Amino acid sequence: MARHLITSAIPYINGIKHLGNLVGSQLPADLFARYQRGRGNEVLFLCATDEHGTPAELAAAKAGKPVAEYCAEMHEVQAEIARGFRLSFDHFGRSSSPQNRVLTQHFAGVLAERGLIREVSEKQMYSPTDGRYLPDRYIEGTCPNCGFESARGDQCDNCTKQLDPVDLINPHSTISGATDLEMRETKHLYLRQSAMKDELEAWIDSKTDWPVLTTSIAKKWLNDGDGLQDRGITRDLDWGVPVKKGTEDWPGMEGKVFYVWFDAPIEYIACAQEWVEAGKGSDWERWWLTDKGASDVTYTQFMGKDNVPFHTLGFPATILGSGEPWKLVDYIKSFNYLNYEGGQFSTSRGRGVFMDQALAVLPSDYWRWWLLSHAPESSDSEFTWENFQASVNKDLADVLGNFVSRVTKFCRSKFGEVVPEGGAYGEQEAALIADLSARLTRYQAAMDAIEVRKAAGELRAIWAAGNEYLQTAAPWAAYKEDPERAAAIVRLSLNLIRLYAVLSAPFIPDTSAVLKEAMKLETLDWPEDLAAALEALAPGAAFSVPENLFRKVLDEEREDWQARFSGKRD
RNA sequence: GGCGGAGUAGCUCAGUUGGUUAGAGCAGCGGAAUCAUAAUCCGCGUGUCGGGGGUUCAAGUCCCUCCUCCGCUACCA
Repeated sequence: MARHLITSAIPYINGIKHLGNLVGSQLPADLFARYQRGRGNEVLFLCATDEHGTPAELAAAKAGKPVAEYCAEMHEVQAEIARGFRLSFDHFGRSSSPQNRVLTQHFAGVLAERGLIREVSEKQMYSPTDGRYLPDRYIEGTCPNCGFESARGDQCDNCTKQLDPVDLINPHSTISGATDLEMRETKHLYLRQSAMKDELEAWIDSKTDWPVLTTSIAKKWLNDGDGLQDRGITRDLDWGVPVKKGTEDWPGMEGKVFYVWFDAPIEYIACAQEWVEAGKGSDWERWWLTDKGASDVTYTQFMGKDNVPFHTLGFPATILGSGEPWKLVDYIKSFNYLNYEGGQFSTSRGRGVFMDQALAVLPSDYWRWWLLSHAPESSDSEFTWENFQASVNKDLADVLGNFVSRVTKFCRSKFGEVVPEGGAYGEQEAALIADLSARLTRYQAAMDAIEVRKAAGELRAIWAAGNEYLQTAAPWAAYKEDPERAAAIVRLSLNLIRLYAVLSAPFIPDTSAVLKEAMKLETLDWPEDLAAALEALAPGAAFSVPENLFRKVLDEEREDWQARFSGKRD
C-alpha cells in the first residue's frame, strides 16, 4: 500500500477566500487525497491557517480584537467553510500552534549552527504614530519618477517603476496616514539561500516530471540577476514566532519574530504533530522523518503559482540546510489563476464569489465539479455564470443525475425496487465493459498524474457511456418482447450507478454518498476488475430511488447572482 | 524594463519528441427515441491555429520579429 503525504498551501487568516484561492490549492489537493484513499492507499492530508504577519495584526485591529483572539475566530470560520466544501483534511492546523513555534525555533537554531544564517543590520521605515515598522507596501507617497501621488513603497502602480520607500516624496503610512516616518537601524536574520544555490538547482533539475509552471518559476529565481538571493527571515512585529536559537535566546534579536514565510511551510510538519496531539493519529515521524519510516512516502504539495518560489526554494533550503532527515517534497502541483467574468477576483473590492457565498447559493458538489473540471492548469482560466450554469446543468443534472433517475425509476415501475433477476449480459454489455475499461484506465492515469481537467473529462465520458448504452439497449422496448433481456439491461445499469458512486467520489463526495445510500452499499471499493464490478449488485438486492441528484440552475437565478457578486460584498 | 505563462471553432479548452483531411465538451442545426429532471442518443465544423518572416520534403508544433492579455519582479502573504 502506497503512502501519500499531501499538503495544500495554507490560506492566510485575514478573511474568507474566494473560489480562485480554493481551486488553486485546497480543492485539487482534496481531490487527490480522496482519490488515493479510494484506491486503498494510506493518506495524510494536511492544511492549516497561516496566521502571522502584518496583515493579521491590522485585520485584528480593525475588528477591534486582540490578534490571538481574532485568529482563533477566523480559524474556526475557515475550518467551518472547509467542512462545507467537504475538504477532507486529516487535520486543519494553525501556524500559530505551540508545535510550530518550537519547530520553527528549532530549524533556525540548526541552520545557525550550520552557518546558514547571517545577521544583517539595515534601515527600515518606522512609524511612531502606528508604533510599528512599515512594510514597503504600507507606505505611499508621490512617485519620484512620474509624479503619481499614490505610489506604493515597493512599486509605483502608475509607471510600474520599482521603488524604495525612501525615494517617495511626502511618504505617509497607509494605515494611519501619519507622515512622521523615520528610518531606524534594525538587525535581522537572513537565510543564506545563496550558499545552497547549487544544491537547490541540482534538485530542481532532477524534477523533470514537474509542471513547467513550477520549474520555470523556480529557475527564474535561481538565475535571475545575481542569482538566488539570501532572504530575511525575521521581522519587527509582535505577532509571530519569537526569534530563538532552538531553545536559547538569540542575543540582539529580542522582541523580533520570524517572518511568516519562514514559519508557514514549517507548519506542514508541525501540523502533523498537531494531528497527533488532537488524537487523530499516533506517529507523525513516520510521515516526516526519512529515518523513522518516511522514506517510502510520496509527498505532494498543491499551491497557486504565487506560492511556488517559497515551496521550491525557501522551504527546501530550510529542509536541506538543516542536514536533518526531513522528508523533501516529491511533486509540486501548481495552478494558474481563476478569473471572474472578464476580470480578476478581488478580495478588497468584493468582486467574485467567495467561499461562504458559494455555499449559501448552491451545494458544494456543484462548485467542486465546475471548479475542478475547469481548473487553471495550463493557463489562467475564467469563471462566468453562463458557463457555470451550462456546465453543471448539462454534466451533473442531465448526464449523471438523469441517468440515475431514468434507471432507478424504470426499474421500480417494471421490477420493483430490487435488482432484477434473469437474462444474461451479452454483446452490448461486453462492448460497454470494454469501453469503460479503457476509460477507467485513462481516468486513473490522469488522476495519478494529477491532470485534473483531463480526469474530469474522462469521468464525464464514463457517465455519458451509461446513457449511450441505455439508449442503444433500450430496455423499455426490450421489456415488451423479452422481459428477461430488459432485466439484464437494468441490472447492468444499476451496477453502473454503483460504479459511478465509487469513481465520482473524489469529485462530488456528497452525491457519491447519496448514491451509496440509495444502492445500499456497505463500502465504495475501487473497481480492480470492471466486469466483476458490474456484477457486484446481485439479483435480489434492494435499492431505493433517490431524490433527483441535482436541480437545474435557472436563468433567473443566474442573472440574480451575476448582479449580486459583481462588486462590493456587504 | 527583466523574466515567465497564454493567444487554436460562437463559448470553455485539448493538441506527446514537427508527419496523413487540426480535435473535445457546450451552444447551434437536422434526425431518432419516449425509461427519465423536455432529461437522452445519433449525425452535421472551408477554424487566415494572434500578425509577419524563416528553417524543413513537412510547422499549431522549431527559429526570428511584432502585437495583445495575464502573472512574478525578492519587505503583502
